[in-house]
This record gives sequence, structure tokens and C-alpha cells, in this order.
Amino acid sequence: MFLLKLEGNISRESETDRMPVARPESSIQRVIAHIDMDCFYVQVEQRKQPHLRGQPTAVVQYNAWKGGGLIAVSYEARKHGVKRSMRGDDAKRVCPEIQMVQVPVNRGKADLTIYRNAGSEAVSILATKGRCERASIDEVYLDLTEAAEAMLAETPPDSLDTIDEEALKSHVLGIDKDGDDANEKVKAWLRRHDADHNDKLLACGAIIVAEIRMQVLKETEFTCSAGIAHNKMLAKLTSGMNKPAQQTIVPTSSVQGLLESFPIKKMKQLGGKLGSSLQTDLGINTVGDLLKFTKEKLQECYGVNSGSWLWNIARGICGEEVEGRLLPKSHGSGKLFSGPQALKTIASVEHWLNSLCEELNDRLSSDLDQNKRIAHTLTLHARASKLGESDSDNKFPSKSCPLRYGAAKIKEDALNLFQSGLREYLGSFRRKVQGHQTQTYGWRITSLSVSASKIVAIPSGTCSITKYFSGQDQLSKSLQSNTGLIQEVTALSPTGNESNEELTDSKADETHFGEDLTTMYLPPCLHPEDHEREVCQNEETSGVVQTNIQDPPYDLSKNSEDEPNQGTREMPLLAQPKDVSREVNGMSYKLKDPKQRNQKRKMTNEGSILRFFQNSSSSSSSATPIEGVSPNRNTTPSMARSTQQSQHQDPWSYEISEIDPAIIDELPPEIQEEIKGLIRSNNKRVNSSQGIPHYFLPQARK
DNA sequence: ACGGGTGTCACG
DNA sequence: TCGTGACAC
Repeated sequence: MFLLKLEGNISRESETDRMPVARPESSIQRVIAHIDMDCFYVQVEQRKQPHLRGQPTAVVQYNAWKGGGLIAVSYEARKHGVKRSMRGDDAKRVCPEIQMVQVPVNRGKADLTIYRNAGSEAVSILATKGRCERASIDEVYLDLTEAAEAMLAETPPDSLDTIDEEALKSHVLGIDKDGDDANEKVKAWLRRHDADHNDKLLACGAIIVAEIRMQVLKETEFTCSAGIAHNKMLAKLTSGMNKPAQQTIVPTSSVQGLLESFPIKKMKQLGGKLGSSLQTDLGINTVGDLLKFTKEKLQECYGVNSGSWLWNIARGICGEEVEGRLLPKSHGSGKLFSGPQALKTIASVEHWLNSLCEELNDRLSSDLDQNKRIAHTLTLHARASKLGESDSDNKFPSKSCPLRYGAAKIKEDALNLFQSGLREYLGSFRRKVQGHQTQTYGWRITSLSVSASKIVAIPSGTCSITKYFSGQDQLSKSLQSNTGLIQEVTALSPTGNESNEELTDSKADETHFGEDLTTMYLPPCLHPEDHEREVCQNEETSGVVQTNIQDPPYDLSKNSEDEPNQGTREMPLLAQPKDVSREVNGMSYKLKDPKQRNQKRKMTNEGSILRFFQNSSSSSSSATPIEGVSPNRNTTPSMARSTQQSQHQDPWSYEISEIDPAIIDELPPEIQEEIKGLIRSNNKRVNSSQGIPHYFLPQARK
């Protein structure tokens, strides 16, 4: 009858956007766990500053407007009514005792590195018991089918006299936990003799998950919660039902009862427009309501894929596999420039772009260093607004180009992508207004981001490649920090279809094309510090290349209620004895010697070329890249990386063929030879009909 | 002038 | 293919 369309209006044009897609469910029952760290950023901060443990605490992203935005809230603070998506000021009002911790700021923007790294710590442990998919910075899915089957065959729960305390604290949907003997009931369920195979598998899964959660706690001091079920959807649905630090089991017999009254909008994928459409257009408010519709009807309304997906989830069916992937597929760095912070000059755009690119470059370096991966595509996203234009008319196109390693090159390319996008953006207005040349200068940039994608592993063993990229990185660092080292400026033309339409800001145009790089980064009229300060604080007052717009003056008056600088408080590092007993969120455990933990953490986080060489020659596992913390951690590096490439029998063939020829051209001649040799021998082994994947861009570089 | 910054994914 | 937009945390 209708399809969900972009603007929320109903039409049957096409199936559009990211609609959920049905996948067939595998025939054998799996054991899937969804594991979710509890208020993760708060825990990271509490570990860093132990005096915050047990206190109402929130992590706030500071932007000086109403005390910043909360991005994580401890359970103590939630009791006082503090909610995520409150401003810091509101939280303080609701809960005056709240401890606010700021997200670290680097290069003028929020920097989530410490949380990413903490997430990796947890993942490295969570990934040891089965296939693991890193679903977000603080969540994973585990496929524990094999481990559970093995346990059921060797040491089934009904043969155990004692079951881990943590497993006994599980919640089992369908059995009541009232009364003093809750744990006894759970124990009885876990060991039930007459249970069917599926329930016994879940029982094993629960015992395994309890064990992993304890191990995570012991080694990272982080608590987490889990859902254990036969598919991802049900596991995800229940991991949050008993938080913090608890786990929930979903026996098949309880699925119908669970879903029947479950709010449709709380289902994953249905929190947005599709869910709203189900409500308003079909009158569906719970998953149970979905059962009243035939598959055909749902497909008619939402397309074949989404329709059958909906039909399935109403019945608790979800065939999605757990992908074995521990590393992100892309890295991005971005920032919003809301309201009066909007950027109005090319110079300030360039300034922020440079910061974003530096952060991105750091992360690419770490990824190369720690995981031996290189990214192939650089993408720039921006949002713009134009005075007097509705938001939907304000589409700033995103642009991408091949990614060249080295901070200076990334900056250069990102700026070119921006300029290319800007021309297109402005061009769209020129066409629209036609005769009227009004407001050609009224653009503002309200958000910028750069991201790196198409990341593939490079063959281990070709150390020279890593060395080359790392070396280049060093070079670029020294280049940007001092001197007038000249670099060839092959003015990249990202789109290839550049018209000679003049840029709005012709001065900026001059500044950024055809000039030597050293003048490119800072306008000549300012000292670096001045530029930095003024661009950061206020677009309007900066003396940098200005477009000749007449903007209304902006009142810079600082918010008088600025938070005191609580987040950066230093805590003395207390020496702690070994094996202290601790209790966190109701789970007690023996704390690993903090010194050991810190050492380990440092190892995984610090990237050095030196370490890479040590590693690759000795295959030492002390600083294992995270992908290596898999069952095959004792194999050679190339095999240990296999989680992602496990489907490729020959770990070499895949990766080499993924190397972008355009990147090879950038390399010094010796290394080019080395790689071409590898590719040649690789191609002989591989089915010769499949050539090297053709990458876009060949035209730009000679 | 807003939860901000990231990330994944399906689709044309 | 690249670019968009929805969705999630």
C-alpha cells in the first residue's frame, strides 16, 4: 500500500534508504551473546580516577553551551533522574552532587581515543571464546555455538556440582526471580535434565558468558551486561534488560511472550522513521501487533526485503550472522560548528580541516602500526547553510578521492575535496536563482568531517611498506612543523570535471591553488598563535581572508555559568597492593596488579615503528594487535590476523590484490619493484581471470 | 542554537 | 561507482 519515503510522506516509488533486510535463518540453533559495556565512558573515567567510583558521574562533551552535552551517565546519577541528552547544566540542577568529567579535547575538538582504546581492551578479551563482532565502541556480538556445543558434550551443566556464582545470577526470561531462592531456581534451570537441546545450549552459553564477563572485569575493571539467545536480535534486545553487570537468557519458550508486548519503537532498526510509519500508518505499537499482518502486506508497504524482515522479527526470527570483525571499517574525524560557530571563510575551514586531518592521520598511523592496515579512500563530508535557504536545499555534497598517506597530503587532498564540493554547492544555487545574484556570499559551514575507508590489511612480511609509510609520516610531521621543504603540488582534481566557475571567495581561491604549501596553512597576515586563537573563538573577528558578507554582529558574551574545570583534575596514582579484592556494580573480583594492567594497556596503545620491527621479526605476542588475540594467537602474524580474512584460504592472495595500483605508484622505485613482484607471483597462484580490482581515480595522477 | 562524534549499512 | 541518508550508541 505504501512505502516509507525520505521525508516521511508515503509513496510507493521505490524501496529507499537503509531498510532492514531479511536473511534466512540457519537451520541449526546458534548460541549468540550480545555484550554491552555499562555506561562505558563513565567506567573509563572511573578507572582513571577511582574516587569517582560509586558516585553519580557523567561524561560531558564540552562545548561551553549550557554546560555541554552528556554522553554517558552512571547508574547512580540515573537514579537521580539524570539522563543522557541532558545538558550539563540541567544535570547539575537535577543532581547537584554529580561529578562531571570532560571528554578530552585535542586540536580544539573532542577526542574519543581513550574510549576507543578502552573498548579494544575489552574486545581483546571478549573475542577469545568464539567469533566476535565489534558492533560499536562498547558492544560486541559473540557466536558461542561451538563453545556451547563443546561444553554440552564434555561437561554439561547437569553434571556440574558447582556453577559459577555469576552464572547463577543470570536472569532467565520466563522464570520468576521473586523470593529468596532465585539463584536456586536459576541453578535448577541451568541444570535441568529434561530440557531440550536448545535450552541446554543456552545454559552452556550463559555459563561461558558469565566467565568471560568475570574475566573482562578482572583484566580491565569494566563491568558489562549480556543477553544470551539464539540470534542477534534477541540477544541485543535483552542485554540491556538487566543492567548494570547482569546477564539475561532468552529460552525459545519465552520469545513469544517477550515480543508480544514489546514496544515496536524499541526494536533495533525501528527507532526511527520506519518504526514511526508502522505506528501511524498501520497502528502497530508492539511487536505482537505485527503478527496481524501477512508477509505480503508488509512487503507491499515496505518492500520485499524490509517486509519479510518485519514478518520475521515479529516471530523472533533473525538469521543475521555474527561477523568476525574486531576492527573498524573506517575512521573518521569530524566536528559540528553550530549556530554562531559556523565557519564563513575558506581560511577557517582550512584551519579546522587541518586539525581533523591531523587526527585522522594519527589514527591511520596507529592502524598501520598496530594492525598493518592501510586505507584507500579519503572522504570529506560537510554541511552548509545558506541564509534564506531551507535546510533541505542545503545539500553540501560529500566527495572522495584516493587516500595518500602523510598528514600534509591528507590535508591537501581534503581541502581540494572541500573546494570541489563548495563549487558544486554554490553552483546549485546559481542555477536556482538564475538572474538574481543575491547572497552568493552567504554560505556557512556548519559541520566538517574527514574519513578514511576501504581499509585493507597489507601483507605481513613486506616490512618495507610499513617502513615506508611510517617514514613518510615522520617526514610529513617535520614538514608541517618547520621549514620550507618544498613539496610537489600536483593539484588534485577530485572530480575530474572541474568547471572554471569562479569560487565565491576568489581571494581564498588564489590562496589555495598554485601557491607553495608553506603559505597554504596560515594566512600570511597573522602569526600562528593569533590565527589559532581567533579562528577558534570567533569567526567574525578574525582578520583572515574574509568573504565580503555583511553578517549580523555576533555577541560573544561568555556563558557566566561555565562549569569549573572538573574533568581535568589530577589524581595521585596510589600504589595498590597486588590482588586486592574489589567490588564493582555488585560483582566482586580480585583485581589484577594495576602495574601489570597498566603495562599491558600501554603496550597495546603505544604505536612505534620500533615495536613493529621487533614484532614482525620475532612474532612476539606481548603487543599483539587486537586481531591477533584470537584462538590462533601463537601462529605467525599473518595467520593471527585471520579473523577478517578467514574466508580466504590464502591470506596473501586477497590482500595483495587489494593494493591500489595508484598507491604503488607513489612508492619509491625499490619498493614498487618489491610489490610488483609480489603481485606477479600472486597473480600466478590466483585464478588468472580475476585481475587486480580496478580502483577509481587513475586519471588524476600520472 | 543542537546530544556530538563516530560508525555501519542499503540503495540508486 | 560514489554519494546519500537512516539508524545506532
